[in-house]
Amino acid sequence: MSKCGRKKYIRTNLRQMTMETIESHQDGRVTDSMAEGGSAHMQTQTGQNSIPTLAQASYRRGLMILQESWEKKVSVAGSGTGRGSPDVTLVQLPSGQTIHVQGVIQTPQPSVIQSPQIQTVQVATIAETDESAESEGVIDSHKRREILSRRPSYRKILNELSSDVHGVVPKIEEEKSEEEGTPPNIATMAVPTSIYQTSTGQYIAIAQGGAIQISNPGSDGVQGLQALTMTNSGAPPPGATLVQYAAQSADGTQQFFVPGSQVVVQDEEIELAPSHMAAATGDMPTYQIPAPTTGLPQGVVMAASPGSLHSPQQLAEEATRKRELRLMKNREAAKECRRRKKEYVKCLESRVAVLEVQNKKLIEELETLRDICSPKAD
DNA sequence: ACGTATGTGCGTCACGAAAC
DNA sequence: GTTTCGTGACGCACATACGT
Repeated sequence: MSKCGRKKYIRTNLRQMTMETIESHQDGRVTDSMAEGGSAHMQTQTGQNSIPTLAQASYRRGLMILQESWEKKVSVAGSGTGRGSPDVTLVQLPSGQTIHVQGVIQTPQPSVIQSPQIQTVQVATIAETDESAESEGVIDSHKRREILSRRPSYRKILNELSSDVHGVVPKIEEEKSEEEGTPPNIATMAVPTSIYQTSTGQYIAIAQGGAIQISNPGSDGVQGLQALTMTNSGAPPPGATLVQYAAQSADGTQQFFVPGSQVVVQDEEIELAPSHMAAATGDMPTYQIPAPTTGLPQGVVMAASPGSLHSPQQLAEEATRKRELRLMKNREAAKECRRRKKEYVKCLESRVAVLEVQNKKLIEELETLRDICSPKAD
């Protein structure tokens, strides 16, 4: 089967498979790769599709549905509570792990039996749907994910190390950077004035205002000093940082766009790093500064001059520029898409936990009613 | 210590849907 | 009809767990 045909074949099955995999995992754990369906494992797994409406929709639509239902549930729960602190229920996951679930007792018509009260359950882990509970919800969610993970992730360890050693270093936030309204750029890094030495011996100083000075010890002071000023005005493509490159030896100021994920600042050195290296360091905004002798790195696009583009070479450059722009946008879109997907999976996990609690309570109530209505004659 | 299996995240391509 | 956006799929690199 050709690649294209195979792709189509897989595509037709995968929307269902995604949800099926989430359903069929017996230990209640949903890994990203499974939900992502990014490998051949997906094609071999089978399961019953018990959430057909969600399975047919894209996960984004599913997330909206989930969030709507959650918001309804949360609002009902919130409006009906005039009494003391709500119950906290321990939800037992199929894997044996437990999470804390806040139960809001809602008894407009109390059950005839006393013990199991009908509850509308509010899960603290749904941080996405309740802003007021966001902080503790995020913590709970993270804790739960820690427990559910079979082994600590590389990024998590890095986060813990960063927070333990020096609280100044910003944590690598997996998903929160955008939600909290701080665009990932260098200005958000709490580095007052940092001096780095590159692998080529250059010194790079980052001032508080985001200005970068590059000095080349090999050359004399005047020629080696270059200034980079970074701004994030709306003019460049979204997610890109406009870098003004004012080399004093040059006769003018050049501008180029730097995609947010392409520039690497490391503690020890600033080096040319391929894109996957930047990826390995996490989602932290990173800056990649090429050595002066090298060309522009992949992803850095020279701003097109306002002049005409007629020669074949200029046309080719324009095509390349367009392609780079498209790739950059798609890169950012893919990141955002994955972030949403993770959010969606978290939401599903929480919903499963809550539904299990509800199911258990209903079963208990049913048993109790049975006992009351048909007492054994022994 | 080494090789292998598995999990995870990323960039890119392809393609359908929505926007223009 | 064209462009833009969102997302599934793929391949890759890296980290970690596990068996030898």
